[in-house]
This record gives sequence, structure tokens and C-alpha cells, in this order.
Amino acid sequence: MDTIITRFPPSPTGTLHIGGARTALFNWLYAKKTNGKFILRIEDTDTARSTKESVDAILESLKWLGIDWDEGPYFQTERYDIYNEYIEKLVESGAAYYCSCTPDEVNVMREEAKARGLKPMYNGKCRQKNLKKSDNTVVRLKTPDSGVTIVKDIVKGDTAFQNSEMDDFIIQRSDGSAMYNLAVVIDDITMGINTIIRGDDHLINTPKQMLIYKALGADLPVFGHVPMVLGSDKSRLSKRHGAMSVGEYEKMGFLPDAMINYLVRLGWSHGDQEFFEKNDLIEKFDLEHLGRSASMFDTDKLVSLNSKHIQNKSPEELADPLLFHLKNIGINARNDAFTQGVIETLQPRSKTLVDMAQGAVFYYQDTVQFDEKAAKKFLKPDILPVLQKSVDYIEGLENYTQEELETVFKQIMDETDLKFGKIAQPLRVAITGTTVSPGIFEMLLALGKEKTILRIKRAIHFISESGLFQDNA
RNA sequence: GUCCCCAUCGUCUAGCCCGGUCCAGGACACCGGCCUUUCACGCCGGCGACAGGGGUUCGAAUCCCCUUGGGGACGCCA
Repeated sequence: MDTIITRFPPSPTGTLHIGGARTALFNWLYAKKTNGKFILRIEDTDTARSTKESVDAILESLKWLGIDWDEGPYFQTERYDIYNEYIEKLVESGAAYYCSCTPDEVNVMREEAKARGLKPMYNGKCRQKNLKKSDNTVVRLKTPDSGVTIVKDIVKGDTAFQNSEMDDFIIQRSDGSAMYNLAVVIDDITMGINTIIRGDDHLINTPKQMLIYKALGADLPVFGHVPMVLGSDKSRLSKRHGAMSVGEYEKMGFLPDAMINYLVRLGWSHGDQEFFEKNDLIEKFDLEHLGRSASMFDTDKLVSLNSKHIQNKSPEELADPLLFHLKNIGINARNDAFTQGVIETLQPRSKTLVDMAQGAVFYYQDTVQFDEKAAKKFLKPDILPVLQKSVDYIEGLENYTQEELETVFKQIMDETDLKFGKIAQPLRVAITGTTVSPGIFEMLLALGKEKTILRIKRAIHFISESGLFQDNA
């Protein structure tokens, strides 16, 4: 079997959005799975809307997702000579011709066609004129008047298009630049692309492109048109549905692997399996199980998958991504043993890295801020003996381990005749300032002996002070 | 207007190609419960769908037709 060569051809008119990322992913996965090649090509022929910033943003998002490419990025604007070469060939062979009709004239033709209950179309006026190239001529492809063009699509099945429904579309503008449908086909042919997975909004372009392949005598690639990703109201995904670019999801604290997992499951399935690591996907991905119907983007499911991926990673893997989000909230931490210990305590209770960063704040503060309600309820004089004993016993520990800590608190429970629940909450407030945190022991362990003692002492001080204040009042 | 695509729980989907094993399975969300030092995790249970109508057949979520609904495309955009 020939090497599978796929591609992803974004137009740099914005950031990489969800839908684009998914198509890129499908192509990338298929190439990886088959040991094929994945080519990146920038379709920037719309010079009015294309920007360098967009190119950079798209490349960056792709890298973040871990989608790498074997060739490229190629830029269509650097390939005009190649396109023109082929356009000339097409004109010479009679498959295409020059047309001097103005846009206004063509609009009239479209109106006429519509009036007759047809699709708005150019009527082929210049077809037989045998015009030469001049300043305001475009090149049009001569499309058949009858017959059908059948798109063999691996996800949609066979779809027949009446050739009479297609007009002689423009392949080269009057300024000499190539149009989308032509540039795509020439690129795909010259780059050896043999598998094209793209959004089904392109299905309608496919018969046109097939005509170009045919006129050039080139082999057809395998087509697969995947359904689009819709917003929560089933309309095309757009800004009003919330975040739609990959970069925004990074900022919201999602892991690239979770993103990939979610995206691939949106329109592809492997039985009942929901959770996939990247390698797993490469092994299991196939074209046979791509779905045929459009799907809605659901953030809840992404969140759920994200928390599973967070749980499934090692603290070490999570550290750098977390550091990024810690920095965003003003905490400069390092990827060290302390941070990894912190992460371990936070993994099961963080849905996103933003959650995790927020949950980690207390670990990095020199003096924790006591939540008013929490302090009022739990940091009261009657707990003083417990806190004092905690300090004394922990200070006396030879080994600061979970086992030893458990012994310490068992002893305190015995001596004070209090249940653990009565001890844990005040302690939690002393350590974190709030009533919600990781489990006591794992937290104390992650914090370290020194800081633990310091914080309990500070709580003792806090209680004594406020007690004094109350007495005076 | 014309053409094309699509149609299973609220959502993502399995099953459909090769009809019976499906009074339709899993996941997310939601609701209960268990676990428990808080919050979570985890576990158990509940709610909840074959768009409608006709065929074909002993038998249809699965095959055919129509209707309805949704999406997309009709550019000297990509």
C-alpha cells in the first residue's frame, strides 16, 4: 500500500478554532496511525484577510495540541508560478478558457438563472469565443453540461452531483492569481496528498475539484467529509457560543490531551471507550468509525474529560502547565519536589488547571488569609489545647511521615476526648484559611514540617489575640 | 429559490452496512444514596432516546419511500 499522505490547510484569517483543530487532528492521527505523512499548508491566497499573526497563532495552537507536521508549512502565495503553469496547461488543452465578462454582467446571468428556478450560475457566454489573455480576463474551467460527477466519500458514501448544476467557475482571477479550488487541487496533486479529510462544508466543492483532477489526468485522492461542529443551539459554532479558539481553552486550564480526547470523540468513536491517551488514539483511530451527523460542542463533557486527564497524569507532567496558570494569578513557583507534592494533593479535586492553581494558592502564601466565617466558627479558644498539642507533638517528630502524623493525632484525640472531625476542621482553617482543602495528612505532608508548625502557631496567636479583644469588649 | 448533507436519551455516542441476541448499551449533565476529616475522587441507583407517517418482512432503531426538522453550499472568499 502507498504511504498515506494527509494535510491540514488552514487559511490564516484568525486563530485555530475548534472545528479546524478537529480536522487537523483527524488527518494527523490517520497519518500517524498508518506511518504516513502529515503536511501543513497555509492557504493565504486571500491576501486581504490573511495575516502573519494568524499564521503564528495557528502554528502555536497546533504545537500546543501536540500536532506536528512532517512537511511545511507551505504557503500558497509562494506557489503562484506553479498554479499558473497548470492553468496554462488547462487553457491549452481546451479544458479552460479566458472570459471577459464583468462581475456586473455575471450578476445579471445569476439573476436570470434564479428567475428560471435554477441555481445562480454563469452562463458560459465566453466559452466559444476563444479569447486571449488580457488585463481583465479571468480563466474559467469548462464544466460538462450533462452527466453526473459522483463523489465517493468514505464517510458520506456516494453522492451524485448533476454536472448541469455546476457553472464554469473561475480558476484564475483577472489579476492573475489562482482561486481556491484550483490552488487546492494543484497543491494536493503536487504534494502527493492521497487522503483528504475535511469539513462537509467542502463537500459541494468536491465535484468541482474532481473536474480539475480529471482535466489534468491526475489520480483522485480518497475523500472523507466530516460533519461540522455546532454550537449549543445547533447553529454553526461562533463567538456568541463562547470560546471557540484553541488558545482560549488553554487559558481556561484545559490540558492538550483532554482537548484532543474530546475533539476526536466528537464525531468518531471506538465502541464505548471515552477516555483516550494520545498513543491510544494513534493506535485505535480509523476512518470507518467517523460519524455522519453534526455534533454540538459541550463544555461540560470537555471539563469532565479534563479532570480525568489531570488525574491520570503524573505530578511531574502537570507541573509546568500548572506553573503557567499560577503565574497568571501572581504566584511564581518552581517545578520542584514541593510543587509536585502540592499537585498530588490537588489532582483528584481539580477539573481544570485554573482550579488547581486556585486550590494551590494557600501552599505558596507566607501568611494565609483567614476566611472570616471559617475563623469565627473554628478558630475559637476551646480548640487552643488541640492546636498547642499539635505543635508540640509535631515538633517532636523524628520522621515527618503520614504514619507518624496519624499517631500524633490519635494521641491528641485520646487526650482531648475529641473525634477527629472536631480536630480536623480547625486545623484545616489554621493551615489553609478556609474550610475546603485536600485531606489533612496529605496536605500537611505536602506543606512540610516547618510551615505546618509555623501556621498552627500563627493560628494560636490569632485566637489568643481575638480572645483578648473579646474580653475587652 | 436551487442543490447537497444529516436525523438514537438534554448533550456526545454504541448498535444501522450484514433485520431477530435492543421493551436499545455506555459517557457527560441532573437527581438520590454509600464512603468520609472539609471539598472532591470513587462506588451504587434513578431519570432519560430509535423525529413522524407509510411500506417491505413472520419480525425493523436497522432496508425502501414520503413528510417534518436541522445543517451546509450556491463569490474575481477559503
